[in-house]
This record gives sequence, structure tokens and C-alpha cells, in this order.
Amino acid sequence: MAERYDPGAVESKWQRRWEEAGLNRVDIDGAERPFYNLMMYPYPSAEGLHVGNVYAFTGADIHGRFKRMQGLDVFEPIGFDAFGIHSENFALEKGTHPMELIPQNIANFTRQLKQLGFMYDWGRMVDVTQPEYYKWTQWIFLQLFKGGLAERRKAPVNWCPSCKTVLANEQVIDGHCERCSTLVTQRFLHQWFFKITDYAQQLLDNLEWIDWSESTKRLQRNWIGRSDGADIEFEIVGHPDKKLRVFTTRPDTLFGATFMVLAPEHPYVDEITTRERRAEVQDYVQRALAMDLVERKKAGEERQKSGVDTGAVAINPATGEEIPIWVADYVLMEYGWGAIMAVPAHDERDFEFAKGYRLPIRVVVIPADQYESFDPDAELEAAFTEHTEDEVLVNSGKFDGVPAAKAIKDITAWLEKEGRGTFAVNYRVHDWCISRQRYWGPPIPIIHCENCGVVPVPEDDLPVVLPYVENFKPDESGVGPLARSEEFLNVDCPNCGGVAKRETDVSDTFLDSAWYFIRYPSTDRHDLPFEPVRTKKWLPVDMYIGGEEHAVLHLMYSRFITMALHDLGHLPFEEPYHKFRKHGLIIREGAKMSKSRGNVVIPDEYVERYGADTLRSYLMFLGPYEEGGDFRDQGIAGISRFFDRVWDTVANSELADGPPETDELNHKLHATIKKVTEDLAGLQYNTAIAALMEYLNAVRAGGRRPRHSEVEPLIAMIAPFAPHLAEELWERLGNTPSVFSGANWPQYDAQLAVSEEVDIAVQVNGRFRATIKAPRGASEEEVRALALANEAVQRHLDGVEVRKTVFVSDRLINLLV
RNA sequence: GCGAAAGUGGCGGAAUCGGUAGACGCGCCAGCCUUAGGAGCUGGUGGCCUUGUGGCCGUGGGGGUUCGAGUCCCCCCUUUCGCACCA
Repeated sequence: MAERYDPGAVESKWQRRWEEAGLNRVDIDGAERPFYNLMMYPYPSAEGLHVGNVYAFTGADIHGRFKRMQGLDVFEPIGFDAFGIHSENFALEKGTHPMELIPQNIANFTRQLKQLGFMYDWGRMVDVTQPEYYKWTQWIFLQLFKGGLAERRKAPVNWCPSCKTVLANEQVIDGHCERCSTLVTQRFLHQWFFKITDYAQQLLDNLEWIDWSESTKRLQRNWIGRSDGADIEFEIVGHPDKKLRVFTTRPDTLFGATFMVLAPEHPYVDEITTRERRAEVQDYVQRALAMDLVERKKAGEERQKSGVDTGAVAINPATGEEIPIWVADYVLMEYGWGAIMAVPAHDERDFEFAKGYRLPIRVVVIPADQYESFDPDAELEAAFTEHTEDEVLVNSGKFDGVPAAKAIKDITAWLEKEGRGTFAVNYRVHDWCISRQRYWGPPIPIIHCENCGVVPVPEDDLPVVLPYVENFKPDESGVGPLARSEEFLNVDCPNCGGVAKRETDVSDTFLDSAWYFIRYPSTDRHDLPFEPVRTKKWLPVDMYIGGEEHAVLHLMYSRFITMALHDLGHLPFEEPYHKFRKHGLIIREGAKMSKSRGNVVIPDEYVERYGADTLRSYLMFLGPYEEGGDFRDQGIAGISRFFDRVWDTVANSELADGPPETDELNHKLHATIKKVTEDLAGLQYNTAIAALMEYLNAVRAGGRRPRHSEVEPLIAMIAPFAPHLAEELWERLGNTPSVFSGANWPQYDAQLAVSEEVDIAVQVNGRFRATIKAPRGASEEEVRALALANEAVQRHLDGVEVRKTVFVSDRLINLLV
């Protein structure tokens, strides 16, 4: 009676053995060929592991196991991103304190992760909510503070009315809170900022050489949003002490600047508005400021642009003309200088505004081929924004006829010489607001002293332990729940010993994750955050796999923190990840998975029914790993059957000795090893599995019993996907110990990976008429002779003379008649 | 609006230095086996025409380059993602 594959039995047996043997523990100090295989650690939700997590981790685990089988010392750690609003909100909802809830969730996640057979070194697990971890998160804050990269300032910030805390710009999606989708409002509060803008250029520049998924790099580039242009200074009539500075990317259009616009918050608004206009301007500014940031930003699309004339007048430095200064809310204080020169002829927004308020429009750029026929009085239908070498300037004095692209440089250079302007760069990215008026995070290690002001907590006093606070519910006050703990709040100033209070905000959870991967190799060291020798040995990370949704959050923040720590002398590298690959998203039956749809795949159910190996492999088979796939319930049967056949091949028959039975099988074997090796290196798991299936079909074709030598490499190649099954069969093939304990990845012979005989397509006048077999490398003459001898070909030639042949070696011959 | 990616059988998806489109799998069809089977095995499966042989059509639509185009070029359509009053 044939023995059937019982995944449950096999998997629990091998999980037990791995644990007993310590198979996944890496010798951190002694490893000779270190390979740091990192994946984005999860937030341990109460629902347990999502299939999206399983998908991400499986792809990363396969990569790690593959590298290990190639003889590298692979370090594959895991941890839990258990701080943050997400956890806290859930705890509030459940009415359980996070200090109770989180350990339960972590225990559950750990159970699930172990069940799925990931190769984690559990001895180096990181839980960011443990004081021994966040002590160092606080330490990093202090290093940045000392280095002048952490700054407390009052600024307009995003406030989520539902989470009752501020959010970083990166956490606001389309004006809504990233976590709860509530419309974000604006508040003006004292907050801690990390000066990520100091690194904008480096963050951008290094994208040139780091090996990351292109799409992820593009997201970062867009977010950083560098624009090149000029700062230009305008004189204000009657205010010789003031210059109105603007940033523009189009200095070529300076001659067309017919008015200026200030943001409502601009400091000059009050100072330059004329007496007659004062009431109206104040009224407008008040209304604008009363609006939410979001409302104002949305306005651009939904309503007419509004504004008001200040009555003040500036001088266009190019034309010497007086131009009015307006205030309008379409100009944002947060970008550039909060003021613009308006060139209605060449900017859509300015054009719309000018039309609305009947302000003058002057064309200064036109297509080069219309230069001769240019009519300065013709009415412009829409803003003309092209500015390449094919457009030239008009109405621009000595710059008439200069191509626009060149004029950008020429006019800026001229301004520079005149002392009225300069080349300038602006970035879209803003400083990272890290304060959170919440409970569940590391307290920011700062003390506010009545005498000394802002005082950092001395490093020796770290960690500032997050106290147990019974009522941690956030409120509208803008002050975090930690302020309710008198014991926590009141402290002696470390400087003067006087009366002082602790900072009550906690830090953003993205700070926890900005350095967790640096901690992993040093988790056993409690005297320092990361041990220098180990850090140098294992970092930067060799391969990082994760979701692209973190492109401008975690991935950018961790790059910034790494650069900062590098510049502060703590790290020997400035980029944290050598290689980053995003994985795709998994959908179900063509639709997004969501709780509300009720179509979420629960991993446990599939593990129970088919086994972890089958679930893992099926997930990888759905589609290209970097693009995602569609989980179709019926599809898993294909992998299940495949593994049944693999099992049957090894477990239910004596395998004959000797080399692969035929040359053809031997070729197939080597070709398969080659393909699978290459596919795994490129994360092309779906096609690798297809190749393994094809190979098994070949060795079992017609019901034949394969030989030992035909099967063993297959088992090794299956191992990264289905580690438990592979171990069991590897053992049954007579091997000890674990298939992962040495460089057991099969080698291929490049010569053998190609067969000696090839199929060649024969075309007559470009149409396929036949295929013929020919020896590999056959010459054109040989192939031509074989083709002409073919009956089907002859029928199409029908005695006509072959005029010309096109020959592609080993592939095709095309006979032209 | 701007930027990017992608459109291939009933379905998931293969194949892009231009060279036999549809690998592998799901589903479906036929046969075998079985007391039974949501099991297993064998074979088939893009469409249309054809007794067979074979022929024609076919990778979102239209044009082009080429002996030859899913692949390269131009135009258009659709979908997805990112950004969006960023000056």
C-alpha cells in the first residue's frame, strides 16, 4: 500500500528537529560568509498573521534558504513592530491595556511564524516595546539632538481628530490619516522634528547607486521632489528695507511677471498692505487661515481661485515696471518662500487667477517657428507652459529670441550678476515630525526645566521607561496621556536640579523601525545599541524584501537615520540596504482582500488543510513575486498534487542507482538546475516552480520510475519552497543531516544544460511551414539541406527557386522565394 | 492634470539582444481505475474552416519598420499605482 504524503506529520517532525538542532541559529561572531537576509518585521495584530505577511516572508525566506544552500552563512532575523497608534487603538477598542495585549499577540504571531517554517534565528528576536530596545531608540534621539538634527519648534502640523495626535506628512494620504482615513486638520503646535531636509540631496543622490527596485526609487525621488530654479528678489515700493523673495523654476519668464502673490501667512502681508486695503485683506487672511489645510489644498480643483489686492506694489527687476502684490490662498507658505512671482501667460494657476481678477497677461515665450509672426496683442486662450529648446523668448528685452531652456540659465546668471537673484533648489520633502500625543511609544527623552529650558535626559539615565498608565486614552488637548502620570511628569532637572517636567510626547513608531535591523546582530548586548565589529561584519543588509507601501515612510526614514548615525560617527556606512526588492500585492479571485469584503485568506486554515509547504509554494506560484498574484482557491490543488507526486516518487519505490537513464533526461536535469538557480537568484519563483514541475513530469513520463540521481537534485531544489517536505525526502534518500546544513544546492554543467539536438523552425516567405530536427550548432548549409528535404517545405516551395535565406543558428531558417 | 507601469486562451500566468505565442498550473472534455469519490492515472484543450492531410485568423485598437513583431517606432483606448494649487 502506497504511503501518502501527510504534511502535518512531516512538518511538526522537522520543526521539532530544527529547533532541537539549533539549525537556524547563526554564529554571529564566527560566520565566515555572512549574508544578512532581512524582511520587514510585522506589526503583531490581534487578528494574527495576514496572508500578505505570509507572502512577503515566504519570498524572503526562500531567498535566504537558497543563499544558505549555496554555502553562505545566512542571518535571517525577525521582530515585532509592536509600538504605535495601530496597537494602541486596538487596545482601546478591546478595553485591554497594550502591555497585556501585545505579548499575547506576539505569542500568537510567533506560533504562526514557526508553523510556516521560516528560517528565523529566534534567539535574536526584537520587540520594540521592550525597554532594552527602546532605550536605544531614545539614545538615537539624543544623538540626533546633540548633532543638531532634532529640533523643537512651533509649526503648522497635521492633526488627526480621530487618532488625536499629529502626523508626519508622509502619514497623510490625500488629506486623510494613513491609519484611520479620517480627514486631517491643521494645528499650530510645538513639536519635535528631525531635520531630514538636511539630507534631501544625499537621499536623492544615493538612489543613483543603491540596488533597489526601480519603482521604489522613483517613489522616493518623487517624494523628495527636487526642483531647480532661482530665488529672485523684488523691491517693494515704499519699503526700501524689504525685499520680496520668491522661488521660481521659470526665471526665463521673469519679463512676463505681471503681479506678485503672497501666501496668507506671509509675514509681509501685514506690513505692506496699504491703509485703504487693510480691512479687506485682514478679512481675507482670517477666512483663509480658518480653513483646514486640506480644505485649502482641495480648493484648487473645486472652486475658483480667490485672493485680494494688498495695494502694495513691487518692481519687476527685469522690466522695471510696477506690479501689484496680491494675497491668495493658492500660494502655500510651506513651499519656497511663501510668495511667488505670477506669470499668468505661462502658468496655469496664475493664468486662472489673472483671468478671474482681470490682471494683465504678457506673453514672453512662444514656439520658435512663430517668432517672426508673433502678434503681441493676440489674446491667449490658455497658459503656454512649454519651455524647451523649441520655444524662444519675446517681450524680454535683450533675451528676445533666446531658447527658453537656455534663458532659464541666462536670466538667472544675469540676475546673479546684478545681485537680484541666484540659482536655487527647492525640495518637496519636509522635516519629519516625530512627536505623537499618544501613549504607546517610547517617551521622547527630554526634560523641560524652568531655568535651563530644553534639557536632554543624560544617556546614563536611559531608558526613560514608559510608565503603566491606566487611562491612556488620547484627548483633544494636544497633550499626550503621559502628562496624567504625576510620577512620570515631575522630575528634577539633570542640569540644575531644579523643578522640571518631562516631555510627554512619545516618538513616532517609524523611529522604532528606522533602526531595528541594526539592532538584530547585537540583541544580546545591553551595554550598547550595536556592537561595532558585528555591525561591520553584517551590515549593510545584503537583501531586504518588503512592501512598497513603505517607500516614503520606513524606507526613507531608515535611510535618513542611517546617514545621520554615519555622519555622527556611529556607523561605517551611509546606506542601510545594499539591495532592496519590493514584493507585489496579493489579491483574491480578482478582488482586493479586506475584512469588510470577508474574503481574507486565513493562513492557519490552509496550513491545517494542505500544510505550510503547500501554502508557501502556492503563494509563490500565483504570479511573479515582485508583482503579486491572484489567490484562487482551486489553484492550490495544483501544488498539492505536485507534492503528492514528489512524495510518491521518493517514498513509494526503490530508486535505481546509476546516472540519469537517458541523455535527454540528463540534459533536462541540467537545464532545470540552471533555470531554477537563475530564477531563484532573480526572485522569479513562479517560473522556477513551473520548471520543477516540468522536470518531474519528464522523469515520471509514461509511468516510469526515476533513478536516484534524477530525483535527488529535485528534492534539493524544492527545499527553499517546501523545506519540511524536502528534509523528509532528503533523509529518505539516505542523506544526513539536514539539507540546509551544507552547500547542497545542485550544480549544473553548462554544456549539458543544452541538448544536442534542436528543433529548427522553417519559414517560407516568413510563414511557418515546418519544424525540423538538427544537431545543435548546425551550419546554414546543413540546415538548409535538411529543410529542403522536408516534405511540407517542398510542397510550399513547389519547385520555385529559393532566392535568399535568413538563418538564425539553432532557431530558424527562412527561405525566401 | 503630471509621472510610471501594465493590457496575451474560460482563469492565474509563460515567452521580450525581434526568431515555432500560450510553458507550468487551474478549469473543462474524453477514456481508464474504483463499492464509492471534491481521490488517482492516461490523453486532449486559443478561435474558425476541414474527413484526413492541412489552411486561415489570433497577444487592447489603428498605422509603420522588418524576411519575420506579443517584443521596436508613432497615434489612440482601457486599467492600476504614485504625486497633485510644489510656483
